[in-house]
Amino acid sequence: MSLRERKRARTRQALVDAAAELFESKGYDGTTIADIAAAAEIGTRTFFSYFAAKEDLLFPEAEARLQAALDAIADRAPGDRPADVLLVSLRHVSAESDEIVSPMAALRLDLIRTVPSVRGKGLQLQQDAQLEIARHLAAAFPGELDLVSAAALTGAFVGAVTGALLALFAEPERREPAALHEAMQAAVDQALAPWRG
Amino acid sequence: MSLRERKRARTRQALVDAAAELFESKGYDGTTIADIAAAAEIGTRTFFSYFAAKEDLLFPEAEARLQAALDAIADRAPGDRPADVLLVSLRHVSAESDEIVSPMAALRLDLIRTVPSVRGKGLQLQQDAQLEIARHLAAAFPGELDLVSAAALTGAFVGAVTGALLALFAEPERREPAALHEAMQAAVDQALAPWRG
DNA sequence: TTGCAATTCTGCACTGAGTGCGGGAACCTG
DNA sequence: CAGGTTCCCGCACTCAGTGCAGAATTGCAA
Repeated sequence: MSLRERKRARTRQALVDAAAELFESKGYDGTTIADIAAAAEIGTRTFFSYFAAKEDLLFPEAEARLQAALDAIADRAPGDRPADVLLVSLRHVSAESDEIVSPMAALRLDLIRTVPSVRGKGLQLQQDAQLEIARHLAAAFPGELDLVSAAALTGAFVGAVTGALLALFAEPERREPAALHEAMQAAVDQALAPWRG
Repeated sequence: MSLRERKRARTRQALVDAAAELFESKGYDGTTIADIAAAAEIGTRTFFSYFAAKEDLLFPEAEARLQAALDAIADRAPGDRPADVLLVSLRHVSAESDEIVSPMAALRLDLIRTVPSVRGKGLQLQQDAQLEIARHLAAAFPGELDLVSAAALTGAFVGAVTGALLALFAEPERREPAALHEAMQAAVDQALAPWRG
């Protein structure tokens, strides 16, 4: 890893950290890109060579999360059904995101609920990831799943989990990790029931 | 309906029509709000008292679509299960949008695929509608469905359909409008097949 | 018809996101 | 340390969107 690459990675991280801090203290809309760039000690113009837009600061590890899901598909057990593979995949992704308790995690959840552009970005990343997962799932079960079926299954799965969480967070009550886990389990059962017969 | 309301509705429609035409000819990004306002013969500033943002021009009947879904829930048959109600509800929505072959319909589909901000807006509207549908579904089956379960079920349905369509459009095949419509219908049927037993 | 109040329209000035360009600085290779 | 390559960053710009205040329009009553 060359000096260039190391510096670049460090600057990128500095931007994410600075943004987290500023968003926390001044709010998302109250923080300008100029603020963030200044805090990370780079020029405002240079910011855009690290992130294409302000919202992207909130999803710095999106690719890694997707890759974790794809790896879980690749490492499936011989007898697994498509739905089982998705279950394991989801477990991997959520483990990934729980492990790294970045300052961003809680903040991101909050901003997704309150800032439209952040929510939109998150949903787009989710949908892109879904399609990619569906592609790999279809490839993993040739002859059994075509791309459209795989995408429908993946969409149902992700849609159920997302819907459950959405409803959970719409009510200002019961937001403890226990209720969260329970809701996800119930959502997954709900989503996969038709596929199990 | 007062003169004020009539004029306002006419201006709103003029904005939608002007936007459709301009987006078609100059592209979405190539069209400024000033262009659209000028074409509809209002001041640029006034545009924002009709639509909060440029993307909203593409979804002028979002509320009506949601209402159609909610009506379908209200008009359910006595013996229907929640999944049956959702099936009918989604059919109503797609019927609604097929009937009115507005110039916007095809254009919107295209822009959703190509313009990120439009896609983000569409996904947000979809998610908001999902939650509202889940609320009514839960209310229609008290004691049987709580809000979180209803949201999971709704999310699974919508996710399956959206995923299937996403996969369909991911393949860059050129299709005639008739063939395209048929393919979409097939994909939706395929996505919902597991719930029909 | 006229006068007045309530809306609505709209120009102006402004902030902030994001882009194209070009010169200069930092890095890498030999 | 000289060369080319890559990256940084200031400048000028476009456009979306907002706040404000005055002008225009409409609704209503006398």
